[in-house]
Amino acid sequence: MAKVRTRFAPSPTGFMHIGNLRTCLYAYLFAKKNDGAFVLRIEDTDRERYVEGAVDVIYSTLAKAGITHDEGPDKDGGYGPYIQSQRKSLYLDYAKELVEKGGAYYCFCDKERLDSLKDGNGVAKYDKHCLSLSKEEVQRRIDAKQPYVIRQNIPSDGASEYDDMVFGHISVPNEDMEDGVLIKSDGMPTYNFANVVDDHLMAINYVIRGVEYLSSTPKYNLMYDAFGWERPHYMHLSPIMKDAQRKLSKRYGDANFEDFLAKGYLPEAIVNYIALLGWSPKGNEEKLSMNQLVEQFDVDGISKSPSIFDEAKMRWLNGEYIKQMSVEDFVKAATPYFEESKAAGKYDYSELAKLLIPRVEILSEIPDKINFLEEFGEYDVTMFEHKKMKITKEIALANLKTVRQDFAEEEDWSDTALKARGMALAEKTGCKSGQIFLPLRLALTGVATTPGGATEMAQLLGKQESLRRLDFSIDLLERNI
RNA sequence: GGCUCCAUGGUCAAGCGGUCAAGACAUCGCCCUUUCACGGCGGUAACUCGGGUUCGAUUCCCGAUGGAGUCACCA
Repeated sequence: MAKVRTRFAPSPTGFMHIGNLRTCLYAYLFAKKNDGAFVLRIEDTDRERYVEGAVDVIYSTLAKAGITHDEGPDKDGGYGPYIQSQRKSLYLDYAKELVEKGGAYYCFCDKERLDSLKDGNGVAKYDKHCLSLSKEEVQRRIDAKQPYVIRQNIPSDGASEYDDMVFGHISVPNEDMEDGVLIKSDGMPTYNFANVVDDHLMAINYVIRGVEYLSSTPKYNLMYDAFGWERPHYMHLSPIMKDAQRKLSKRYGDANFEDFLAKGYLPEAIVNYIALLGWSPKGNEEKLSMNQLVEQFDVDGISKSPSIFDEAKMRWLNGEYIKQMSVEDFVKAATPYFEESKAAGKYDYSELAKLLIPRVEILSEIPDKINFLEEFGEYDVTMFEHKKMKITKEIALANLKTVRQDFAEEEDWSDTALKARGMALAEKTGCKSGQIFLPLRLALTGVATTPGGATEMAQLLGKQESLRRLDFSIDLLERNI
C-alpha cells in the first residue's frame, strides 16, 4: 500500500485562522497516525491577497502548535517546489495535455457573451459554446493572439460520484457543474486546477480540507480521470461556527491562533481543544497531548455537522493545562502578565505563581487577580456580611480590632504563624475561625476573591502594609456601619 | 432559487434496532476548607416534526422544517 501523504495548503493571507489550524491539525494527525508524510504547500497564486510576512506566520504557528511538517518550502522531500508561484510554468502544459485527452478545451468567449448567459438571478452557466470549435479554428485564433482561457469539459448528463471518508457517498448531477476555468486568460491556473495538478504531482493520496469543497470534488475527480491519474481519498471537514448561523471568521475577530495566545491561552490547550471540536476520541479522557491525539485520532470520530466554538470550554481546558505547570514554567509564561499588573516587579513571581496556578484559567486574568496588592482604597463594606458564616458588619469590626491588636505583636509574619494566631484567637473569643479569617481577608485586600487565604495574603503584603490596611478597613467599617 | 450535505441537553458530543440515552464544559445545590480558589458529591437539562419499515425506532426509509456549504478568469 502506498505511503499516506497528506498536505496543508494555506494561502499566505495573514494570521492563522482557528478553522484552518484545525484542518491542518487533522491532516497532520491522520498522516502521523498512519506513519505517513505531512506536507506543507503554500498557495500564493493570488497576488492580490498576498500579505507580506504571512508565510513566516504559518511557520511559527505550526511550530508553536507542535505540528511538524515533513516536507515544505523549507524541507525538500523531492516533490518541490512547495510554493505554488514557483510552479506556475508547469500548469499550462498539463492543461494542454488535458485538452488533448478531451478533458478540457479552449474558450474564446468574451465578457459580454458570458454576461449574456446570466439568468434572472445573475447566475450563469457556461454553454460549452467553444467546445464545438474545430482544432484548426482554435489554432487559428491562438495564432491570431486572441485571448483565451482553458475550460474543463464536464459531461452534460449523468452524475459524478465518490465516497468521502466522513460524509460517505456523494453524488452530483453533471448538469449542475459548470465547465470551470482551469487556465485564466493571463496564463495562470485557477485554484481548482493548480490544486489537482499539485496534489497529484506531490503524490498526495489523502486530501483533507473544509466542506466547502465537498460538492466541487466531483469536478476534480473528473480531471484525475481524464488525466488517467489515480484519484485520492477525500476527507472533508465541517466548519467551526461562532454561533448557529455564523461561521467563525476573521470578520468577527478573535478567531486567530495568535489572538488566543495573546489572551493567555497555551498553545497545547488550543490545539487540544480544537482537536475536540468536530472529532471525539473513543474514551472519555479529553485532555490529550499531541502524542495521544496522534494515537487516538480516527476518522470514525469526526462529526459531520458544524460545531460551535465554545470559548468557555477551551478556557477550562487551558486551566487544566495551567494546573499541571511547574512553578518555573508558569513564571516564564506569566511574566508578561505580571509585568503589566500594578504589582510588577514588587513581589516574588514564584510566590505569586504558587498561589495563582490553581486559580487561573487563562494568563490574562493575572493582572486583575493581583492588582489589589498595590491598589487599595475605599471598597464596598457589605462584603463583610456573610449569612452562612453568621458575620455582620459589627462582628467583622469587632474581630478585626482584636486581630489588629493581636497581630501587631507577631514578629514572625508568615502564613503559618499568623494562621496559628488566628486560630488561637478564634478559640479565645469563641468565634468560628471563618469569622476571624473572612473579615481579615477582606480587610487586607478590599476584594471579594483573592488568590489565597487571609494569612497568605497577609504574608504577601508584609507586616507594615497589612497593619496599615487593617487600620484603614477598621476605620472604613466604623464610618459605614 | 438549483445542487450537495447535516440534524441528540445552552455548548462539545457518545450512541451505530431493544440503553433508566454516556461523558465533558456551562449552570444550580451540597460537602470540604480559613475566608478566595482547588477538590469531592449530587441536581436541572436532549433524541426538530410528520409519515412509514419493524415485535420494537434516537438509530433504517420518505417528507416537512431548520441549518451549513456551493453555484467566480478567489482560494
